[in-house]
Amino acid sequence: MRITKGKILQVSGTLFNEKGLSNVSMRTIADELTISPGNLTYHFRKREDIIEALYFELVDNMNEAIAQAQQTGLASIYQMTQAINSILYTYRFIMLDFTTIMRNNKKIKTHFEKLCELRKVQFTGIINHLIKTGILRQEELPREYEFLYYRFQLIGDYWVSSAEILHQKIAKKHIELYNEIILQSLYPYLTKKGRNEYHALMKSILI
Amino acid sequence: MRITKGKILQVSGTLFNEKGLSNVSMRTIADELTISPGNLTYHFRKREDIIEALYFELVDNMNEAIAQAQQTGLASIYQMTQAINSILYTYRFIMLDFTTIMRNNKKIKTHFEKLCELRKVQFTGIINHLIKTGILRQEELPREYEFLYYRFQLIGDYWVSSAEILHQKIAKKHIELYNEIILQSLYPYLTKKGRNEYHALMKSILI
DNA sequence: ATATTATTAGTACATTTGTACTAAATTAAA
DNA sequence: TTTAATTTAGTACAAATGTACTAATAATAT
Repeated sequence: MRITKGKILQVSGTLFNEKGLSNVSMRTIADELTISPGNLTYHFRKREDIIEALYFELVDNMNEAIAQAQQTGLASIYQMTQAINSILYTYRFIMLDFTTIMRNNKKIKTHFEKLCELRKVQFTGIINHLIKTGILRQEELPREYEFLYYRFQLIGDYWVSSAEILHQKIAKKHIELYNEIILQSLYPYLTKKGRNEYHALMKSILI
Repeated sequence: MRITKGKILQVSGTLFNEKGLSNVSMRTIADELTISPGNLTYHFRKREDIIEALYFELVDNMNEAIAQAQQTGLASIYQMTQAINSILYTYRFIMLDFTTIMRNNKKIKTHFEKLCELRKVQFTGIINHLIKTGILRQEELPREYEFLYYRFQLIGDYWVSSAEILHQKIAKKHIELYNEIILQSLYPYLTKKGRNEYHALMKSILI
């Protein structure tokens, strides 16, 4: 059976997730696929090319998820958080070596920087909308929601790593936990109306 | 001049911070110290021993800082945050490879796990005290302050990495920024009394 | 059927790494 | 001063890694 780029990426991703990025060499991947190293380098000349391809898979999945989640209010935030965290879990090896990858791969780093700018704008838009609709209170401190965003982003980028360390090994069940940890950080900024919506949302999720 | 363990650790730390953990080999360190590799391995038989020693330096510094900061209320939290973040910056190479180190070094991992338990108890104590003294509001959600702690911890463990990625390279000036980002996450849980104390604290810092 | 292209296996090379080992040199002890 | 211990330099080794190269095989096109 002929090997495909897709199959290589799929197996590589699984291996990276299981063993950790640095413990998977080109030979490891070739062995798992029962193909020769020569064959592997024919499809991906460099190991970094595999990592890049998987990173952009992640990004594609993310964009799709964000595009789909077009609800309003808190529900949309919840839905996005959930979708994003699931994807981050799927590509958890990237998140577990996030800092290393960003430091060593300029192509990925450059792309990620632009992504951050976009995300910040999107976040600001949502926040402003929530304020207008009386769900979120006004800012009381300088840069208050800007800093909230930084915390959101930081937790988004690193909850997988944190979970891996805190709970021996990260598992699927942790996604829900961190969904809630992230979502709760919004709660104390909500107005009375917002809190009611929050509680309603929580009830609807439990069902 | 005779080489000392202290000198080796100091130079290793600087190199690790500048070049990143994975880009500093035993030979790099020996070269920088203008000693032979043989001499270096005489003082530290394994590269991992150097990393461990530096980790425990960090821990010692941390414990000392926490022991000293015995104020009350929000001021104590601010003081501790500030001290801890400064130390984390000093040993930033550890934070930049935090996940990798925790995954690969069992000794450090085991120690860190115990440290986490202790920190959580300390945090819970402070929170309860702040509630009693009417500075922090009661919990409104299940596990609300537990989750706040997880966010605190996560940001504490990874703000260095995040700053490194977001701002090309982490610098001393970022410490203040993240002090505030962390401290602000407490703000919306404060009572009226607590918020007054918060504003007073902020004014006193600006001076 | 033949020619061309794509795919595969196998191997080889250069580099790097941690660290073990030996012998010399230096320092401390008697 | 002689002996013992400590420290140093230099080297060597084994393992792993990314990836380039060559020749074979298989697939496709003409």
